Amino acid sequence: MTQAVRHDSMRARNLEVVLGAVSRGGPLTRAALAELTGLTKSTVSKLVGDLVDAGLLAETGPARAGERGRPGVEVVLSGARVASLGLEINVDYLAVRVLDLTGGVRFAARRERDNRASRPKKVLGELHALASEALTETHRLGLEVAGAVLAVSGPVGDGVLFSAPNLGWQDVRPADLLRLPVPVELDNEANLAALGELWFGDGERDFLYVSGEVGIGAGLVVNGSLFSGARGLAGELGHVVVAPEGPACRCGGRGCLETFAGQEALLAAGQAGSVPALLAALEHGDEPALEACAAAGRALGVALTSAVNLLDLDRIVLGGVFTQLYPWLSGPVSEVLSARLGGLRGAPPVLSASRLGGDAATLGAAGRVVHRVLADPAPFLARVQEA
Amino acid sequence: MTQAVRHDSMRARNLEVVLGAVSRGGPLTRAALAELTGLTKSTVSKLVGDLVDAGLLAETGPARAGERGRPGVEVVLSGARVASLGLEINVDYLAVRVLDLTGGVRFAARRERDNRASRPKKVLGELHALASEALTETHRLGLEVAGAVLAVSGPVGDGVLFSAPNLGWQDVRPADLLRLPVPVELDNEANLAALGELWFGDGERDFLYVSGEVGIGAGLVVNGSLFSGARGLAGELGHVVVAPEGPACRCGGRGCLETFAGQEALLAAGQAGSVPALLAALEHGDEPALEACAAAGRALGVALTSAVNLLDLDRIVLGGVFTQLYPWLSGPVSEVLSARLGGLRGAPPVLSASRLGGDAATLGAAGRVVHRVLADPAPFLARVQEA
DNA sequence: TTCATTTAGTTCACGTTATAGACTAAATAT
DNA sequence: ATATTTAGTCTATAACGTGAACTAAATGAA
Repeated sequence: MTQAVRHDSMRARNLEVVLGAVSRGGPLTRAALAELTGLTKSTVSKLVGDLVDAGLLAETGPARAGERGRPGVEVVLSGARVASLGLEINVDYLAVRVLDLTGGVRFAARRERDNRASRPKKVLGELHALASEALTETHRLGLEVAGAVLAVSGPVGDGVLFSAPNLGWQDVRPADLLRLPVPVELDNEANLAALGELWFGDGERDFLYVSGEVGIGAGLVVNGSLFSGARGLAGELGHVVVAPEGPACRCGGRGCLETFAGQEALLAAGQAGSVPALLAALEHGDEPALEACAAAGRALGVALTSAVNLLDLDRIVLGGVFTQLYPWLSGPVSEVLSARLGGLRGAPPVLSASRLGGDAATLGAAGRVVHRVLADPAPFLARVQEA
Repeated sequence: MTQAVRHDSMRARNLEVVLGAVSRGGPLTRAALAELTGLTKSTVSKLVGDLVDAGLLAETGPARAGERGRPGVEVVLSGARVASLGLEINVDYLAVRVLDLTGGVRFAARRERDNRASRPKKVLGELHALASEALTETHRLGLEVAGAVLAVSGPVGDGVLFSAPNLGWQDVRPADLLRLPVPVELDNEANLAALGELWFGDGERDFLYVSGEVGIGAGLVVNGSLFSGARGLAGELGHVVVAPEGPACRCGGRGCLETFAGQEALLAAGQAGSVPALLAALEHGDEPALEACAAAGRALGVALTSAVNLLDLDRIVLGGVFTQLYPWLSGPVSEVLSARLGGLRGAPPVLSASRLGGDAATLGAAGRVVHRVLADPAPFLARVQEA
């Protein structure tokens, strides 16, 4: 239900509006903010004052416009108070990243490690060490950690990782094993990487991010926000049917995209033992590797055709392993999309490789906390009340 | 951007909250509303008073609870002031429906007509006549028409019907040809029927409504609101790929669902000249008709498997022609869904036939206007200011 | 140099809205 | 009859944004 508005929530909302405008619109003077938000100069002055006092906004020097009249003082987001922690468990590395409110990276670390070989407790112990380092450093910088988000590859719900095809895990509660002094939220890697591309990529507000790993996931961003379905399990692109009579899939079905373009299928068809080996073979021009990628690309094109028709996509970003394979995948994928979508729809969707590569997930994870603070800064003004 | 809140918009929002609570929660006393919304009794009293004055709420008799204490006076939505107009152009009929704010039907009419044979101008002229009747009747009842929505089968954007496979139309602006004294909005039949099921069906808040006509569309409802994609073209279930090397489709692709379960394919395979003929053959137990339905059902099952994986569906409603074919379709569809989704996901989605049948679209269309009034009742209080 | 002009930002009396609690109203229980 | 309980109204008050007056700080013209 829509919530009732009271005086305090009116204020909270207007703080959010001002902070959001600064966050999107770069440095802005109070006068510009008043114009932008429709609030009066006096109201904006009060709100900005509180946000500056709280350490969420900072005044930069006077804006030298060279024009007539008193120059305004511009304010920007301040990275001096709040920080957020992004965590990721991937097949072959662990990663942490600390962002401040401006989106600036304050700490980042990555530990290469074959996590396939380890049980959850072991891996999360390792991640705990890495995260503790990050928290120590954040504390040293005088920053307050507003929260943490952990990215894992696989379907997630209510703090539980139901299954992780990459790792062979099932029904794990990572936050419980991680035991960090800040609350840790869990989300799907594809969803978080999609948010990473949204907030730190090239500014597009509508796209499908495809994460190619052992499984194939996807995160859909529509009008600047994530679509996750009724129970948060949307985006299982890997089990979209590509050929109804195709190979059996671990999901119980047949001919799912994963059986053609999942990492296992790809390596088997390409006669390579690992992704680096496959890449080397591709660079070298080996026929089986090239044909494996072409076939995977065509299958991906078919699955994406279905996705475009269902979801109305005009932009698709390939991430995960697909980012590295992009030069060999993009041709077949585009051909299939153009052939199948050219008719009724206008142009086929624009295809591109992820610009953030392996950083997308931790950026999205930490970014989610930053955006939560931006969306509700009121709790951080509490100390003003006390003074 | 999120809008700034001022005193008037705070009031507008709280009016919406109260009205929404009554609309969902049946008859409610002021005291119950205060509890429900978190507002104080005095605030609720003022808001309810204004809404009653505006003719949007009405007091029913005192609530006889038989319990201690003064019985509260219950208020309900009032159907005495605002009405909305829902319009539909289908292949073989035109329909109009007038709803009041309570969702009660105040007028309904349907004109059987083979619209395939006619040009847009002719059909919309006919619809104009029908709509005028509806408006006259509405006026006679002393109701104010808050708006009209027209349902058409096919992709729609910005007031333009891009193509209508049912009718053979292309790039039509129905509102311009319709020339009604109220603004007419245009939307996709599948989307509006989905909203009809949401508001007038069995109260589920998450489902996919599948509309089987000449083309096959779908409307996705997530958490009580419609998902329409970046440009409003989501839900083209008919062009989800079922067999990559299947028959050529009018969209330029191959093996789309439409080539297996669209009306043309269905009638051809079933050796029937029309849907009634096909139904008769099915009732009679004719082999080609039964097999045609089974094959269409299996194809639909495959397409829905992809949809479930992408959209995280737990409930699917079959509408349009599929409602009538449901007894013969549901078996094959369910079997395919169970076989393909049993593994990773828990239970397969629940399948059902539309309960509203052909009324879903006009109900959704008119309901959309009703819900717009409920979501922003402030404009209807204007006369209170003037008094 | 001086002063009008222009734009930025602050201050303060005021209006709108929700709040809290006293008060009235209308029922049941004793 | 009277206490008790719950519903709804009334009134003084507080929170917040508004608008106009005011101060501040720049440019430009005389």
